[in-house]
Amino acid sequence: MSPRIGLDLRAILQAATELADQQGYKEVSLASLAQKLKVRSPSLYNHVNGLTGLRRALALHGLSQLTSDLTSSAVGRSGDEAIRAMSLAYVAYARRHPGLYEATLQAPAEGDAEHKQASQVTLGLISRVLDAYQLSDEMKLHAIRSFRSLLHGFASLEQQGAFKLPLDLDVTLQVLIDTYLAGIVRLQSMPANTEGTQGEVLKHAQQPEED
Amino acid sequence: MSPRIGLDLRAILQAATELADQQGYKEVSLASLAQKLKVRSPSLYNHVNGLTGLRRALALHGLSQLTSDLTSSAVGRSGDEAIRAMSLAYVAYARRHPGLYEATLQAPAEGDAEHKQASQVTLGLISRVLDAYQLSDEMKLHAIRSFRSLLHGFASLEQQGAFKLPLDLDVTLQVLIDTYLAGIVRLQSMPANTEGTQGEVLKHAQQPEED
DNA sequence: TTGTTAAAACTAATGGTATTAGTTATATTA
DNA sequence: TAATATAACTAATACCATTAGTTTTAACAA
Repeated sequence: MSPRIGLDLRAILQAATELADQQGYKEVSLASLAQKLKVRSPSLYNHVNGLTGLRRALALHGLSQLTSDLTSSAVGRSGDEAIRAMSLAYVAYARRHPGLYEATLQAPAEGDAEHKQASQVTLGLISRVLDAYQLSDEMKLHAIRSFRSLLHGFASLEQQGAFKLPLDLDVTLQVLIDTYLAGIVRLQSMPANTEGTQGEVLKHAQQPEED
Repeated sequence: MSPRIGLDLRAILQAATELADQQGYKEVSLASLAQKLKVRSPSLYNHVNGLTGLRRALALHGLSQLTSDLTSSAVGRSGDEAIRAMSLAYVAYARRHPGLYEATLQAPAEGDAEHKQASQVTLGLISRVLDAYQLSDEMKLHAIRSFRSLLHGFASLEQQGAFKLPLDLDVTLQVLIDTYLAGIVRLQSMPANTEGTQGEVLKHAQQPEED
């Protein structure tokens, strides 16, 4: 019940990943991918739902790898040490897989539960690491958002070549993380916002989404 | 010596800006722009150097507006107050002009001095505001990079709709900035890195680029 | 007023892209 | 060995950017 077995999703994903990481995410088209695979572009539709589906597949693949790297970096560590390790792992991944990292930034389509789920595995990971700091629920969420902003901002600007002077970027990252860690301690003394509108929000969230 | 005066760069830029901010940056094409202007797309080539030139024009326009907003927010303030005001202005601009903000992220083409110059006006602004903190040259550069990472990361994730829970984003931004400000103070006690390789770099930079 | 001219806007054509419909070919299974 | 499901194909359509070459028109000179 199966004709030629030249292609499968695995081979497609590998070729697309190479294309993205070597030529840039924007260079990934069905045409360029088909050429690389020595196949006509309509053939790809048997394995992937068009360009949109290919990009989604790349995003899922990248998220899976990134989550795996982050998890590995955090196991056996806690507190500051875990935060540091995860930060380095995050930036290292973006450097090693620039195209795939860019793919992971694509927001999930409305109603794409699997993609949303994949995005949120990372959030859960960060959340658990932050448990060590005993923050109020609200402050913890701010801390998570801040951590993501930091990492994404740094990785993204670095990838765009926005930092041009030959001053060690790893040192900048260290400074950034140290600053963040020093700031988290400050948050511990801050109570939840009790002014009403936002306070109860976290408990009553409709879906199990994290943020 | 001039034929029809229906179009000029100003009108094109305004239409493209509306398109970018309302429909999204990715929706800006010569075709969609021409349609909006009730003109055939080849006509645009009389005013703009193709799609690439249009995107460059949008980037310059956005950078100019953003710089203007940041400058206004910083005048009459210094230190923490200036940093806070600039942060709010930055995020407010990204919210008000999502498409144009995305356009400003496009890295300048190699050899495009005007575009590079426009990018670096912002850096100079941040640099002057940070003068108040008396950091070593090296630490100041790390502080600038960190500040940009924070702001860009937050604005970018917010724009992508990455923060879904209904917890006030402005509060998150406050936390983020407060954390940063607390961290800068720590940097004041840190000397320049004297281990050799990076120390002298800033003085010997070939070009007057900032970073 | 009228003719010249420079440049804006046009039409036509080319080549690249994604996508759909319908056909061919082949590996598996009965 | 024959039937079948499906991968990969060809052909066609539509949209995009871009270039070449033509038409039109506003401004200036006579």
